[in-house]
Amino acid sequence: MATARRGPYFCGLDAAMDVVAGKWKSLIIWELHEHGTRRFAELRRGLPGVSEKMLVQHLREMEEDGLVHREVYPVVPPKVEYSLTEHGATLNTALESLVEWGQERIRRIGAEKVPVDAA
Amino acid sequence: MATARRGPYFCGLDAAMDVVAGKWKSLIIWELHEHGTRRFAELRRGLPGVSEKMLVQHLREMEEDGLVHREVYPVVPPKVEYSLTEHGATLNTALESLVEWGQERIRRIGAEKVPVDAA
DNA sequence: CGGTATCCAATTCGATACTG
DNA sequence: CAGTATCGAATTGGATACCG
Repeated sequence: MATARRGPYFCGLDAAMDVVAGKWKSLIIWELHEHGTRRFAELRRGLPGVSEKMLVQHLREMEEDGLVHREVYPVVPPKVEYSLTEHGATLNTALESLVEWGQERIRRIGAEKVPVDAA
Repeated sequence: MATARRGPYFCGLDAAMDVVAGKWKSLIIWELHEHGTRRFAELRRGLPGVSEKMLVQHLREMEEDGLVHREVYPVVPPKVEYSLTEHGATLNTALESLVEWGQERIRRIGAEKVPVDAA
């Protein structure tokens, strides 16, 4: 499972892109930032179309990259909560201007927005 | 050649990521911003390891996305110059905080930097 | 509920050879 | 110089079934 390279990098942008590359990672950051904390099934519902495999895989990589914290509650039925670490939160901040740029671009090219379920 | 989706998107970040996804795109933006204008062979030298195929493909997509301008000079031998459009320049601006985040992350995880040829 | 495991499809990337 | 064309390898993503 060699998704993230983790270096060597050409420049800062290269390193940052490495960590957010992956079909759903940017959306996961968005979800966790919006909601603070999210259970596995909640994330799944918030990301319409994601498969369990991809969601787990991305979450594991982001955990390994120090962006996401995974809290396991030893109860039955199982309960696991995901949240952004401090480092993940700084990434979210660094992404803000890019989010705005993307919103402007959506207007510019007239792309539709996929409706996201409110949880 | 279906690299860019161009919508529909979940959010601004999704749309922005769509446009910079691709192994070399972020580096191309970086190069063009640093140097203002770049010929094909110069870009190739500035991106050690890129194949001609990928470089052309990424440049064409970025042109189609309105990020890159391609100026062809009808001379022999052929001369083509690439540069950022205004829209591309706004993207570069939006990426600045992400670049800084990435630089900090490189320090944090102690990844080496690939040496880039000075042209 | 929160995952694994497995298999398969789609996409992306790279190497090489060739062209106006 | 600035590309095309082609092929195959590698990576990524998706569907389904099953488990503690």
